[in-house]
Amino acid sequence: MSTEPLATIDTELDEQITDLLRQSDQRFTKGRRALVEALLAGGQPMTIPQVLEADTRLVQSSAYRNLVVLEAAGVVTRIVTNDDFARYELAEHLTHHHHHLICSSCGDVTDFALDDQAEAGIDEALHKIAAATGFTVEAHRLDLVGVCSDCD
Amino acid sequence: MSTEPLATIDTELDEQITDLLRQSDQRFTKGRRALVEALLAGGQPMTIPQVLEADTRLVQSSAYRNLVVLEAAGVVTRIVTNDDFARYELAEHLTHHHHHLICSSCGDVTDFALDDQAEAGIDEALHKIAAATGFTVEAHRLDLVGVCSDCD
DNA sequence: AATCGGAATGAGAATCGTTTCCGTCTAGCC
DNA sequence: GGCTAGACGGAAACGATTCTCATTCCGATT
Repeated sequence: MSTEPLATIDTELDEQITDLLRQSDQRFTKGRRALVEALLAGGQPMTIPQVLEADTRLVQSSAYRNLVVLEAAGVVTRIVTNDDFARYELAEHLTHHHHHLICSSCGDVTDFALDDQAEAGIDEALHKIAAATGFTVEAHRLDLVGVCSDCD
Repeated sequence: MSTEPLATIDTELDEQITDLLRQSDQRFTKGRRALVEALLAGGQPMTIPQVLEADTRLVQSSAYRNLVVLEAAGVVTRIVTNDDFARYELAEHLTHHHHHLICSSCGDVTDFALDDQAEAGIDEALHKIAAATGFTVEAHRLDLVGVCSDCD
């Protein structure tokens, strides 16, 4: 578990992740670092097979286990679509708030962002709902489902 | 596969579903009718175990198979959350456009609707994105993730 | 720098929701 | 009433994910 990384984790990000893990009594080990590097290099939500292929030094069982750890620590987010594989990406607070374009044909997921005004409007509407239902909101998820240009 | 239905499918809905199925060369059989009745009675997205429990005449393998058929025909929608079970509900065009409150603790899903103004705002923002990315939009999905009042 | 303790790892087996198979039954049609 | 394609029920197969456990690594301590 060493040699050339797929992407470079800069000092700030490294500290943030180390910190998040430490809060869950977990270490930022080489295997976990390699996972984050793969996700960083991928630049979009990846399935476990994709992650394993991106860095062949990774072992399947450890990758599954570590992604669970990283998710619990808030380092990565798990995205489930309708296809068979779960996908992971770096958590929003390590990158930026965004949404997903989900292709209903190939299952691929791409990120996109909304302008601030639209985002504020959604937030406002959602808070009203939350208040009315006694639901404690952790996050909102806005996905676009359709057919990507590749599948079209 | 007969006797007392859990809910009544009115004539209009019956025709709509029969029609949708016919477009996929499928029949609206008793087993499929029982599934729709169970979902109708449930009033919110249900897992397969819940559906089977709601109507014990239903058989697991047939339920799975028929839900696939019903989804392909556009009669029901499959919802995947982070818990272990897939959920199904009647398709939006048979009911009305709505969104989901997903409890991250128990996995339960409840429906809610947004006021027209908020909905229009989202639609507009989304169409801009779609146009910019060459993505053919089929639907949008706005979910609230949090903790429901039961789990709180 | 050697040692010790606990956490992380790797390889495989086990789990369990879901899908598929296959023989039987049914509904619709002549 | 028979015929046939499609639907059904029961059980076996599948596959993404999780678990097990022996081994290895890490970091703190002396």
